[in-house]
Amino acid sequence: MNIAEAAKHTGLSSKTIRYYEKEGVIPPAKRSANGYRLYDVGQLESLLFVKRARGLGFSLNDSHELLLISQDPRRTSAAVKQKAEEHLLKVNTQIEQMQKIKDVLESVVGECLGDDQSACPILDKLSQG
Amino acid sequence: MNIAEAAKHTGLSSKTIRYYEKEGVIPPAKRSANGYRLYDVGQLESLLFVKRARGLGFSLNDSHELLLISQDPRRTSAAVKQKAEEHLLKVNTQIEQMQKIKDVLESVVGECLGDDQSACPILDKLSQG
DNA sequence: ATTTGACCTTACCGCCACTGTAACCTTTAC
DNA sequence: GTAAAGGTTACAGTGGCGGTAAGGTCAAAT
Repeated sequence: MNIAEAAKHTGLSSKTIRYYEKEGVIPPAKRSANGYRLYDVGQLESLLFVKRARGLGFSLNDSHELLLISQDPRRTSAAVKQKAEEHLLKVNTQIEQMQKIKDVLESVVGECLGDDQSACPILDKLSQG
Repeated sequence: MNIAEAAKHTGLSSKTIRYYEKEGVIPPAKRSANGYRLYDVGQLESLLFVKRARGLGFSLNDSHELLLISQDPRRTSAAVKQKAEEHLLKVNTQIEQMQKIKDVLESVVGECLGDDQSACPILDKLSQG
């Protein structure tokens, strides 16, 4: 299967698949006589694994490590859980930050008349902290 | 006031201040005879304005536009409110996405025993969607 | 047989908002 | 005199790709 077909099956772009290979996230694909990359079902599964990890917000590096762990028969679920919990902490921190931003924005947007006058609580907030 | 002092007063780094000037977010600072940048209170206020806008998650470009609007005596609060509401929509979308990620992560982390066995619901999730 | 169009390849730039580093100049303190 | 602590510019790197260029290959239509 060529890269475009692998892209269709995974929902990744061809560029992304090449990028993952270049970055060492997935091993280099075999090549056909003309130099085209060839993919089999195993490669597709790795690509989908990485795609799902990325979809959960893991960095590409973490996704790579998780893939390696998943392929290690001597892995422990403790190692995986630790990575997931670390990531979850970051996610929670980000959500809290975004939530604070959201609250402030909703507050000042709610106070702003949004008319043709220059007075504006939003700008007041940005000007005076 | 030199750039390091402006940095102290604003909480920005000297590098960031230079970057904002280079990107046209703030007008070029005056220079002393030796070529050092000089800042006055007005520049500090602009820098703080941009810092606060960035702190609310506005892009640097949006922060710049908001600064220009804030300095325009013929501005309307409607223009500001529109930008803030657009940004708020993006923030809400991001929070929702992060919340979904958080829910999934908490679910699989909660199911994972985290022991020395290889069985792992987290990897199952990544392998099977 | 040729040409068109859709693939494939590599290689490089751009994005965003900085941070780090290098190489060099100026000021200040001892 | 000299060393530390500031300043200057310019360029590379970050993450995770997307866009584009310049070219090779292949299948089908003419």
